[in-house]
Amino acid sequence: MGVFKTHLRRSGYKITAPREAVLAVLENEKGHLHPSDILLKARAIHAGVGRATVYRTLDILKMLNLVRPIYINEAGPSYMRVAGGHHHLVCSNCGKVVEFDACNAGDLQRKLARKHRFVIQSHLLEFYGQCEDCRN
Amino acid sequence: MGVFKTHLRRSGYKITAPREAVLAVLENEKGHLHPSDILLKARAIHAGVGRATVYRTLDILKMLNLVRPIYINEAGPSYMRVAGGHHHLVCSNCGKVVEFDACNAGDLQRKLARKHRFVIQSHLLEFYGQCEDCRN
DNA sequence: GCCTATATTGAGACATATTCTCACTTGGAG
DNA sequence: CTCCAAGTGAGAATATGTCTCAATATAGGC
Repeated sequence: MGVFKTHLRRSGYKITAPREAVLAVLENEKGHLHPSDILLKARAIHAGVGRATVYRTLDILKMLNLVRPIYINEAGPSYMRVAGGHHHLVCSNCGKVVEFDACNAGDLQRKLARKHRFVIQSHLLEFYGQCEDCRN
Repeated sequence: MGVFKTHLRRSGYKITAPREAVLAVLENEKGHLHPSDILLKARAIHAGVGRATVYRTLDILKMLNLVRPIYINEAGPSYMRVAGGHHHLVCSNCGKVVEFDACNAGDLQRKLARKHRFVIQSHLLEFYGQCEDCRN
C-alpha cells in the first residue's frame, strides 16, 4: 500500500477512489507535476476525478508534508514529493533545468534546526544563471 | 538614480513615470512582493499604473536578471531582487519565513558552473519544516 | 525648445488557474 | 447494515496573468 495512503488514513482521512488515484499519481512521480497533469493522470486511473479533488488532495499532502510546491519557470507551481533535497541549476533565459546531486546542506541544516528550533524535513537549492547556449 | 533605472536606460528602454514607480517599489523592497502588492505600491507613487505595466516591467527586470520570482507559500510567485543568494527557513505549516545568512554554496557554485558551463548569478536555498509553534 | 518615430501606456477583453458552493454520494465506525 | 460526517463533481465565482489597441509620452535629431 502506498505511503501516502497510509499517512492519510493514519491522520483520519477517508480513502476514496478519486483521492486514491491522485495519491497514486503523485507517489509514482519522480519529478514534478502541474495540477493539470495530475488531473489528467488521475482520470486515467479513476475516470471523472474533479479538479477540486486534485487541489483538495494536494492541500492535505502539503499539510502532511508529503508533497511540496515548487516554482521552476512555468506559469504556476508544480508539486513534488518531499524527499530530502532537490537541487536545480536553472537557466533564467531559456528555462532549462539541470538537476544535480552533490549538496552539502546537511551541516547547515542541523545548525539551523537547533538555532531556530525547527524540525527540518527537506530543502531546495537552486542556482540561477545562463546556460551555455544562452550566454552570448 | 536607482540602479534598476540605470540598467533599463542602458539597455535602451525608455524611462516613463509608471515604469519608474514600479522600479522604485522593487528596488526599495528588502523582501519579496506579489505582483498585486507591487501594483498597489506603485500606484501610491504614480496613480493609475496599470496591471499590465507591472507585469511588463517584471518581465524586463527578469530578463536583465535584476529580479527573480520566488515561491514561498502563497498562491502565486513573489518577486525579489537578485543579489547573490537568498536563504529561507520556511515553516510548511504556518508559512513563517526566517531568513538566514550563513551559506556555503560558493564552492558548489563554482564546481557546477564549470561542469555544466553555466554563468551563475544567484541562488536560493530553502529549508522546509515545522517551526517551534507548529511542531506538536 | 520643438518634432517625429516609436516604445510605452491603461483599459478592459480574454485566457488560465484556483477556490468556493451545494446537492449528492460514500467510507467506515459501531 | 445503518448512519452521518467527510468527501465528491459540476460549474459558478474569483484570482491571476496575457493580449489588443487606440492614445500618449519619451528620447534623439534638429
